[in-house]
Amino acid sequence: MHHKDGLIKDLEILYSAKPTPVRGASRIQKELSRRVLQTPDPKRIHTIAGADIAICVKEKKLVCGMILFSYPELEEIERVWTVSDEAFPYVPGLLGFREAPCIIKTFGKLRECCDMIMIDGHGLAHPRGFGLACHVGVLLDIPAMGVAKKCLYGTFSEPGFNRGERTLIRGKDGEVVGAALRTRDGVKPVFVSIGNRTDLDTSVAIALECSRGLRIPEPTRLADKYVGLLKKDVCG
DNA sequence: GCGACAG
DNA sequence: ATCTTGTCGC
Repeated sequence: MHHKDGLIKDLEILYSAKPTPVRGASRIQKELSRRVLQTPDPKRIHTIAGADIAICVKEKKLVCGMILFSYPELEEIERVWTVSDEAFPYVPGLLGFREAPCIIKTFGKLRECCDMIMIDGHGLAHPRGFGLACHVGVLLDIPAMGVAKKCLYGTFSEPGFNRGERTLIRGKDGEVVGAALRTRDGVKPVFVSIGNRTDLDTSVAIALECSRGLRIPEPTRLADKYVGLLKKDVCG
């Protein structure tokens, strides 16, 4: 229903239509990393969605919540959610295989598409250049960016004390893979990287614009709060 | 071989 | 991610 299932269909080949084995997943990531588009669309962004997931350990369920906001006002437009069976274990570096399917399913419930989706995790700042934000962005073929609370891959120097200051995160070959961004004076930085159809400067500007007083940008912060409530309702 | 390791 | 009370500070 959402204007592009082409890529997802192609990917069923890579996913083999069967549960993706942990080994083999890395190869798929390297393969798909080439599909990450690092150029933003010319038109301005008017809406942004934030997504997050909560886990029901005993029930083995993943609860995904997504909230769509106007941008830059950040007024809520709608919120949707879904519950999925846990189909892939948590393995550092393979988070996309665990969470992207749930986020994609939830995205399908939005009545309105979004100009950007902010993901709780990394995009290009990943060992194989294909973090969760890229996984979601590429499969849905929409603009996506990652905002993580901890660095997973690459090296960076501590950004300056003031809100807005940033430093680049560089990969093994010195390539820029993301940015460490101070969203509040003196508070730990967040790690921003490209998911798809955007560039680093744009992503950093959006992360900063969405960080109103708190360290975590509103889209993912509120989505996190949302799934926290959903979890209590859905599980024990 | 050793340490690191998003959510 | 999740398990959890109080507590330091603006």
